[in-house]
Amino acid sequence: MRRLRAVTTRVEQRRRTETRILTAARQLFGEQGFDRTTIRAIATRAGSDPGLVMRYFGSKEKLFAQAAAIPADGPIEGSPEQIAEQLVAALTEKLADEPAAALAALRAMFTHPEAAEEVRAAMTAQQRQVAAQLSGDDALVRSGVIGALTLGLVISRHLVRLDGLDASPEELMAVAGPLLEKLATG
Amino acid sequence: MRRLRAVTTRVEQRRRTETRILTAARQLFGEQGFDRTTIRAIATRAGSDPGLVMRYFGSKEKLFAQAAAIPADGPIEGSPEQIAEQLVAALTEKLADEPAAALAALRAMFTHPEAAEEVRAAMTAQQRQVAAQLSGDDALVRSGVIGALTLGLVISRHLVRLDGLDASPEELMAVAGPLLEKLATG
DNA sequence: GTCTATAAAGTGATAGAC
DNA sequence: GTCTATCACTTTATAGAC
Repeated sequence: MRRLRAVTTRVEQRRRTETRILTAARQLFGEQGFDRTTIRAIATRAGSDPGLVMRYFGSKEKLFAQAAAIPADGPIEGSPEQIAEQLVAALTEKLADEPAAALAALRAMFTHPEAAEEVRAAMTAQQRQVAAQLSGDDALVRSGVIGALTLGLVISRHLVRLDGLDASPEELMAVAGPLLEKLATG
Repeated sequence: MRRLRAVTTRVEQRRRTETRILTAARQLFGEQGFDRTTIRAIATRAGSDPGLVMRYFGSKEKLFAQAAAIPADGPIEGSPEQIAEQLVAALTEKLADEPAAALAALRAMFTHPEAAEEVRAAMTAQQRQVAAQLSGDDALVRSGVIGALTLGLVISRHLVRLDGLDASPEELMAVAGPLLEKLATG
């Protein structure tokens, strides 16, 4: 009985430490990118130590891969009007929240090849879905511009903190929404 | 006479070496960002050596500041229609060329605070000009979205090489141009 | 004037003490 | 199981040889 309790506690304890490390890693990778984030700094912020970080995650690369895994967007389909609606909903969410894992990948992608691949894969997947349902021979270009606009807005708001983009998601979407509709419906 | 010739040659030689170093630095900073670009690599690409690079430019920071200085855009003014026209012209140029200095600053801005300031200053300057000439109480937001769209397109094309953005500048602007007009004219 | 050799600092990773 | 001490390496920057 006592023994069983002690085991679960130990497992639970380890799980929590791993989570703390992962959270700290996401924050730091998101703030400073891959190269400037040190194992030492992650350990300190997680209230742990460098050796443990290495033991749990194997290497800085593997830790980054777990911390910066981008959650896949839901499927996008339907008429151009429905597509536009879904794009608006997805973008609104990205502007309102600060998806830590995605931000880490986004900041790192400009200097870290694997992060670039991660982001490109996520964007390409969505883009293909959109392009397939749009009509017109410029469907690919239009879906590309949709991706660029989305990327530009998310980066400008969360990473660059550009002037004028600190408005509420509603105010931003009141301006950006019609653009997405125009792009989707041609 | 001989002496004079020798002097100019030496000065000229130094100027050329400096230019070669600066060009190599721009390329490498643009390809890999600030941290992953080493003085050694710059010297090698420039056909020179690390000691000389340091001697000429003082430090890696100072070299970067010179290599990644963003040329200011021309003034933007007039009616909303004229603004839109100028924005389209400026963006067309940014998509057609690969402005090495600006790309270096753009790639580095996500990990290097001073590069971030450089880009932010350039973008804010243009944005203020645009916002001042637009009407409506959402002028600031609209000028912000103009900036985000511009940033997104340039980054997606030159840095991320996103699917669908490898089209000709004309094809891209056929899609993106109307968006800028919509944003400028309300 | 140009380049070689080295110093000083900081990194990821590892081995082994508790 | 957790953490301390250290290794091996790479970087910028400098000092001095040619």
